[in-house]
Amino acid sequence: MTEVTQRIKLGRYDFTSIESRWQQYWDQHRTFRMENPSEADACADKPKYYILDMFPYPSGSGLHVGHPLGYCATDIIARYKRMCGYNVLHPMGFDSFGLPAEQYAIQTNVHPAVTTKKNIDTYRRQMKMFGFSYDWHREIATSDARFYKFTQWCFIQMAQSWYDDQATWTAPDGYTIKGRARPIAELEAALKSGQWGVDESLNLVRHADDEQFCVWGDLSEPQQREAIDRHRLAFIDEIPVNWCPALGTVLANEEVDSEGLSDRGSHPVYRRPLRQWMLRITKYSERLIDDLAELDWPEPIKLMQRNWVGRSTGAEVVFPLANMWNLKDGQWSCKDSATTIPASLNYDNFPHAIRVYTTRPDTLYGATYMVLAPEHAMVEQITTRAQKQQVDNYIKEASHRSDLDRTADMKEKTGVFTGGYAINPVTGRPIPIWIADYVLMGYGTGAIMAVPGGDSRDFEFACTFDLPIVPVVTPTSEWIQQRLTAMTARIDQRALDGFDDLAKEYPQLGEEIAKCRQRSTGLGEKTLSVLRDDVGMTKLLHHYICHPQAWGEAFTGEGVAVNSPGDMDVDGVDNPCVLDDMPTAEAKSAIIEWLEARGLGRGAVNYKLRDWVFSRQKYWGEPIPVLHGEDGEVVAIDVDELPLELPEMEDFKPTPVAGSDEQVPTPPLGRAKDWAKVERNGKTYRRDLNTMPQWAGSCWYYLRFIDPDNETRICDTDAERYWMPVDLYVGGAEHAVLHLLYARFWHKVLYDLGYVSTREPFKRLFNQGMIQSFAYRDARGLVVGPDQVDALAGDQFVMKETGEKVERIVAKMSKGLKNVVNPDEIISQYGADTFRLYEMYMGPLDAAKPWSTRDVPGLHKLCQRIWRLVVDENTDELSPALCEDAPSPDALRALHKTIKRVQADVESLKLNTAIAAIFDFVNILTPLEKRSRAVIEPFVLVLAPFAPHLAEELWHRLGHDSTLAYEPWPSYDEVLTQDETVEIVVQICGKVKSRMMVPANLEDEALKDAAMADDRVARAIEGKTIRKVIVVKGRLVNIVAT
RNA sequence: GCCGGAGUGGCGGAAUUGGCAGACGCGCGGGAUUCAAAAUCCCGUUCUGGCAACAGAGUGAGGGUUCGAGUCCCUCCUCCGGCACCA
Repeated sequence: MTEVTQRIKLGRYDFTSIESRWQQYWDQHRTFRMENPSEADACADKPKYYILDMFPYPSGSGLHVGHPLGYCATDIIARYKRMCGYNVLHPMGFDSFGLPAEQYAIQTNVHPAVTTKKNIDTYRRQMKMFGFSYDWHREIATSDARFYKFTQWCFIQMAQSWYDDQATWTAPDGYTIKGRARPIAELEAALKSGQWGVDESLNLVRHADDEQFCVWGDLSEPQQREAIDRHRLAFIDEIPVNWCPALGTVLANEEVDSEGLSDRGSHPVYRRPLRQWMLRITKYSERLIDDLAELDWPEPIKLMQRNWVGRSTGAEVVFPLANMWNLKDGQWSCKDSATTIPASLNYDNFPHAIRVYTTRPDTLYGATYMVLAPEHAMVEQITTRAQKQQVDNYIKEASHRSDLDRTADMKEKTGVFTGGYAINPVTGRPIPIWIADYVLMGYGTGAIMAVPGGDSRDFEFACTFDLPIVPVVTPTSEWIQQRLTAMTARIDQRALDGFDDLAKEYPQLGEEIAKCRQRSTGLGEKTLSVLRDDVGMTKLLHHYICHPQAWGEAFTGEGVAVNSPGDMDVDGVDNPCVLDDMPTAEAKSAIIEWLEARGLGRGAVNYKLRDWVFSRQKYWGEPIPVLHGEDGEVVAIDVDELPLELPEMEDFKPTPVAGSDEQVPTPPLGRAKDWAKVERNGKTYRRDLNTMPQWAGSCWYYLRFIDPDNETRICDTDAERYWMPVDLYVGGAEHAVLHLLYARFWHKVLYDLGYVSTREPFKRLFNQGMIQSFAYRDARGLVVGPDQVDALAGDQFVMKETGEKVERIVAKMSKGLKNVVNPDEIISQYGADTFRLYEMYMGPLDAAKPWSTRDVPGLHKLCQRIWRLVVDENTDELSPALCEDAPSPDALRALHKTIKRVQADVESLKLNTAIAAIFDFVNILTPLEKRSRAVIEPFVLVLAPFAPHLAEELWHRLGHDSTLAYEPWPSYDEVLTQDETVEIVVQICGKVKSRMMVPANLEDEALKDAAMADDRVARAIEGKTIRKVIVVKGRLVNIVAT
């Protein structure tokens, strides 16, 4: 080996030793330990910044390169904020309860606690390898009893509270809120004292003079218990779930295939109601929507949450059953003498009737049939003997289909006539009642009034089953225009038929239609244009109203009411509600008023959001801390008894139930007989055998990070007040709705009960994109992994074995495709700093983008070039180019521009362009013969958040004794970021014709004159008239000349 | 199906939010250095035509608004995320 190569080795960028040295330094010096304000070392007067990652589920395969994307970003922000003088809370933990660990345990018979611990150790080791500045003293795991003690505590809070939607209260910050979770004891007291009571159906009645008021003391003990229990935020209800008897368990939707069979073992799965713990998230619908306004979240995510909660306004309407009721002169009389009819009928008490919710009460006259969900409680009562067999078959079939499946499959609507009829309350006419699976039990009342003339799903259904279609809203002419275009495009022969009667009045159209029939083509755009005048439009509108089927689609927008009741007969209805010629909004309020006056309905607000099914029949989760008495009593265990630990078990399998879909599952905890049986005050109780869903721990973990060792409270009050809310929360967009909505809900409950000080947990949210990976597709469309493919020059790819050409595509990383990239390999080859820089440089943080190992060396080169800016590779000493002289104006300008760009980009999380700015700086500095310390030192600080190991090492070599983690972020001088001259583009009619350098501050007039004086411009406008000159200062001059 | 998002060179992407399309990186081509290679440094690189000056085209497709559109509006196509028991 020659002398030269040895010397090169001496001072090269040795990332391995640099990175391990600085990671050790940070550990030993507790560099990133953050104390709470009450603790000795804390500086409580500094501003705080709480930056949080969505904590990972520690899976068996370890971190893949997708995980650290968000962690790198938050680490950069955390380090940047520390340098800006903030107290930074930047913790990490593990969401360690969950299904995969349990399934792995069932397969291998290794206890999930064992595999979970192993996986967490791997994750922690990998995360430390990246040099993240987490405060590891605050690490938590949701499966740790010290943690889930308080998950259970939260559950008990919800079981012991009720939602008072009448409570209007002022929060400590002066904000007025309607509705509040209150201790259940307050409700109990109000009922016991007689201040409040209940009605016959045990609904709360707040005024003693209400005719429905029942005296509390007159109720039986179970009735009293029921009246209180039904108000709890955590309650038990019967809810349809995917019950698989052969596996003895309830399956997740994703574990059931489209045929209604289980993924594991292909056993039949039934949709069947089961008693489940529920959380009353629906009570918070309004607040979950309203409070989004104050959050700095991506607008699309807010929109998704709003849509998920799905607030709509409309009306609830009663449709009396035709076989039970007569309607004459506006008077309803019941055919069944045994039925007691309330003195004043209203939506709630109308007997023998179907209740529906509609967002379009204005289309009530167009309701020509009704549809019930197959699970609707009234199906049995309504179905006639003749239809029973068909109806039963259909219900059975539907029970195999998931909600998604039922609404997703739009190819063909299915349904069955029940034989029953209801009376449309405005027309007085009987309309048939069907059942169909496109109506879901979970939304509204599980029944709809079908308006095929105004709803696309009802329209398709009516077309399929030949039910009457009555348009009740006149379409807009835009819609007619659009339909005409769409229909010609589709060459719809049925649409042609519908135009025959129009053709009588437009001979030209008639000829054209005949030609189209001959040629089997659609109507030509030109021909249709004869209809697009005012007369034609009127004819077309009329035509749609008479022949909606011909148009292939219903008009579902807002417009002017028609056929309501105008030209319709109204049977038996006294004083029909005339909506004709009213715009939709007006028609809505008119019909609601009419319905309310007659006790047939009322205005209503509805939400798509459903209450949260909270129990799981699984082992690896938080046990639900509740005891069941023999008499049906349900009591939460005492808070002092928490945590209620999971019993040690050897077999976590559920108990299969042979050949029956009737039995109730026995969750794995049912096998822990000793654990499940409990004595309290001489009574025997059984523990609840369910566990909580994985969401539970993630609903509040951000609070635990604040005070992870607190044994008496979820966290210390003062610390909570100091750190909350989370200033920046970063995680995958796949959590856009569920996790974030559930966590917001828990937070609001805790807020109402006074345990937290902010209305919302996460002030700013950022969703990082997914890292994908390359895969390849062969000629048959089969996707193969990179391990089977060779790359040729010029981005050609062939199969290793056959040489067959394949096309490169972007796919999700998956074990099956063998395109998962392991960060350990990348780090050992290039180092953590290179890895961090590469991931941040790949593209915008929120975009999905493919991992390309080929591009990694580019960032490694950047690290080496930065290294050489400071260190002489031959001597391992400081570079001789480094000097103490004042910097050159160019270098100084480059530095100040870089600080400004990086700072702005970091604050807006545009880390890819921040690194581009660093590249630019290095490109400018590299060729300089002298590099002033006054430029290099601030640059090293700018680099520090991105490549912390490299920056620390350079900082150290530049003569500093301690870490740069708390050095102040360098400031820039705005003047030094501006160029003195700028290039201006001169356009003629929007085309660039010339460029010129001018002083940056040149005024508009002078710019214009300069442009006119330009040779090429003068030539281009010669002989033309100048119509207009547009001057954009500092950018361009556009001359419009003809 | 419903809700949300995205389509820009050979590749990843940039574009001050209506003002020079392609910053920066990868790859590729050329040069310097070297006995040679690696590494490093410099130059070039959207496409088409042309030796060149230059001309024309160009941001998924089609249409529109505007002096000016990757950016705004309408229609369509493709891909990605979520759809409540994966997390």
